Amino acid sequence: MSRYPFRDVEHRWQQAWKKAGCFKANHDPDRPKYYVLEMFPYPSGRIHMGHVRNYTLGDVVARFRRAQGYNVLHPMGWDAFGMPAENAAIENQCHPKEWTESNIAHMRDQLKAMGLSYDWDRELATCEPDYYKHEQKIFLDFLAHGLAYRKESTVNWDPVDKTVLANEQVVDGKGWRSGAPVERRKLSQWFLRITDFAEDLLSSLEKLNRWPERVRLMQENWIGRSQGAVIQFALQGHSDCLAVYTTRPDTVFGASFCAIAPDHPLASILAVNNPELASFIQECNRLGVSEEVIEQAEKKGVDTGLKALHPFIEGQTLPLYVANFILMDYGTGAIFGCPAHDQRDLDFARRYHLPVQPVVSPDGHPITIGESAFTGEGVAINSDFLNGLPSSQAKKAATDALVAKGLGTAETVYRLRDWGISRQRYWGCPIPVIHCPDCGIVPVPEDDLPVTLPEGDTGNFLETHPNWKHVSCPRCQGPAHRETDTFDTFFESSWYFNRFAGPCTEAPFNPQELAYWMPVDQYIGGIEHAVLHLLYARFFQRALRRCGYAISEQIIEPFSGLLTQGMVRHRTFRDTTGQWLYPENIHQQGHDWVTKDGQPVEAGRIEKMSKSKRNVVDPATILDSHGADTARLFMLSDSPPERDLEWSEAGIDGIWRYLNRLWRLVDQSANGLAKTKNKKPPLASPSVENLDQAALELLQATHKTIAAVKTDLESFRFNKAVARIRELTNRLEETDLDHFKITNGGAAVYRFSIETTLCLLAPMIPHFAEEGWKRLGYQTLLAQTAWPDADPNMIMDHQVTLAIQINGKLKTTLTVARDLTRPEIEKCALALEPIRQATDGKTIKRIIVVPERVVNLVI
RNA sequence: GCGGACGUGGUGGAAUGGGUAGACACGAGGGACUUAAAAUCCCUUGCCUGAUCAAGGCGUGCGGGUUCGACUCCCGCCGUCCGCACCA
Repeated sequence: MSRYPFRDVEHRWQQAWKKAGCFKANHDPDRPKYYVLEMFPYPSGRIHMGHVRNYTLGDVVARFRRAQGYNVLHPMGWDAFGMPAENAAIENQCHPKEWTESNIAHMRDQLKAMGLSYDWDRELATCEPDYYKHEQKIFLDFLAHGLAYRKESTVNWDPVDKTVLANEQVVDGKGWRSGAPVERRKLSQWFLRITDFAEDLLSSLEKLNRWPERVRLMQENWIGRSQGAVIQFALQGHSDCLAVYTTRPDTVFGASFCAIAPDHPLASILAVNNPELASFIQECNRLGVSEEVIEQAEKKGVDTGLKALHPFIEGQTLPLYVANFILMDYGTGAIFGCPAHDQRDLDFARRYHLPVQPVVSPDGHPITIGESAFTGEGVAINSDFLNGLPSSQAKKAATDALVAKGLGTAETVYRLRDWGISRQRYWGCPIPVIHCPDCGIVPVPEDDLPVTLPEGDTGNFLETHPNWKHVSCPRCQGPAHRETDTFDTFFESSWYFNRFAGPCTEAPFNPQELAYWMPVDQYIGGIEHAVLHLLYARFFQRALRRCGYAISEQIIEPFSGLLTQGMVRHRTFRDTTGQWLYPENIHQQGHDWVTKDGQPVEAGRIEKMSKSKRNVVDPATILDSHGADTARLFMLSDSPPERDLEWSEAGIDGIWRYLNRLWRLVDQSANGLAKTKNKKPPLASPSVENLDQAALELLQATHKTIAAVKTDLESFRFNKAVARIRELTNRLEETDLDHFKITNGGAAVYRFSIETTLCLLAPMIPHFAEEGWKRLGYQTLLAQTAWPDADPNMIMDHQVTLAIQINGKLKTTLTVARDLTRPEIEKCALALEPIRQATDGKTIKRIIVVPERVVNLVI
């Protein structure tokens, strides 16, 4: 029995596509463009299943759109800076560059073996000076436009990776890569002013209607806009006012204290003469920011002795505390406490015996506050001129009154903070500035770019390199030193998609190419970048535009469509001693799992593939044993792309069996049809004249499949597309080719159907489809063949099957002509035997006829 | 705590402008071929009653509701997952 010889086939077609230049993207203003991009990989050394899934999804889109006639750009590159290279370099006594480049070479071969339709001429690696010199220029432009700045601040310090992390990179108080609890440190760091664009980044989200709702929501929450007021509280015996931010100015009459953050400037001033306060502040700084610490920490504070004056109540003073639950970097780092309507304030007030005065009531009647605050909206009470106003109006009235008295302003505040981009690493893009003892911070002159990384043995930090940092100041020529921090690697990935549009030596990107290719029509990658990469990239477009780069309004959003794929998971296994086992030597025996040598295995949960639990399968194994197309089709078959997918050996076997069945079908068809003449060009639908019923039905089924697969692929429902094609395959297998050959037009219909099957599968299993295409006798490449059109007349059924229900319960079905009139349908339905029995002796109260769907008899 | 998503056979999943639930697969069971295995092919497969007939009943997390008709819409629970989290 012949088997699909993937080893021979796959390599041969990869060469043929390359020779024919099938996937080369050329600027052509006369054709509609389609830019499909998958998030480029970090070159860790080998591709993993997540890559296989990601790039298969992208490749199906690219090949499908190409067949539909779009001018497709589908590039690939390498996000090549990062820490693993530094560690590997130390381990292997080599330069990170060597390690990275050899990884790229290996992974490039692996991707090519998958038959992915990339335009490899556009490949780039972010660690090449040719790439990073442009981002050094971009940084200098940001600096010149005030979008990059340096400031001393408390930062998130990852003690394992020994570097600073952005807020986005701290997950549950731990570093996103190392998982180590983050510490707080004061350091002088470079920041990008992403907060300048907070409003635009937020409001533009609603235009991204081809993004998953959930990603937009995550970004919305991350930006975290809130509207409120800043109130200036006068301080007794002090010339300065205390600025306090609140979203509830309507509760100002319930204020019973004020509190500031331990790192508020006023706190350190007051601490000078207050030892108790000084030690409290010290204690606060010692505490980490991890989740546990925050949850367990009690609301504590120290009374500074200072009194704030209530803005509206003459003579009322509020004690000023320094409190551990006030955050310096949100709002103004100071609050007024309204215990009746804020749980934290209430906890604090109970502890320090402060008054609790309700000023909002759900219904306007007096309320009392016990252990929980009333945080909802309602009607203002005990609030002088606000009394009786609903909360929303009270907010406005209070704010207006504050403005009138010169004691406050309406303010919008964002949770988003500026992006800290300094990293204390070696294998990254050097930040192009020079520190001069006399001139201060001096940008590296553009002519001196790129600032390249040193060669040779380096250790892990530019800081400790023997001589790299010593330079003369570009301004005064005196001795100076280079900035030894490098960019956060998210810097590189914030603009690479622009460069793919048209490589360009003089500038980061080519304006004409950018205008043609951008935005990315479909971006595909993991959900883990929902607020990291995807937010930074949106910010970059805006910042680049402000610096005068050719980013038009049309491409200010870099990714117009986004698909976030789910993870690849696998069952976990342990032996009897609890050791994790690799799945490669384990198989199922009935309901049990055993190793190859018969040892019992405990099967655990199905989890995300991870090295620590050993539930990983190396794609290389599958490519070798079953071929690229088997792996590709498996990735598409069962689960919708945005959901998690379980990798299973049984599933792979199932796909492999299907491919071989299809292989035999194509083979038999090719042989069987060899003697019949095909007068039509490929994929031209045969004439319906004089066809027998079987041929007509096959033709109709084929057209229906064409239509359904188009819809499914356009909406990324690949699993459904596969199911539809398998239905057609099943039908073809049941079809008697010998009979079709001798009937009028039968051979042409059969040929059309089998050709169509291959064509529809080509985006998913391109090598297989191409080989089948050749066996059917074509000299042309399927990769260059246009997508077939479904004939609308062929999709319309002349007969329809109606559900016949009694009181909404299905009793039987009825097949009638589509255009049968209602009275005739009713007559037919009532004449049906099961219906006559069920309605015998009963009154039919009502008959509901829904054309082409259902007849419901109410009795 | 706040925000969001989701709950369908043994499993992955189909079907939502309300209209034949379980497409397509995986797994399982039975059979054919074979000395045997692999491969391949055929049959069965939501649950229950019934005899593997005829036929009937029950079924989309649970409880209500709207409707001729609800996996789909509304209300209230329960559960799972994800994001954010002392954000004033």
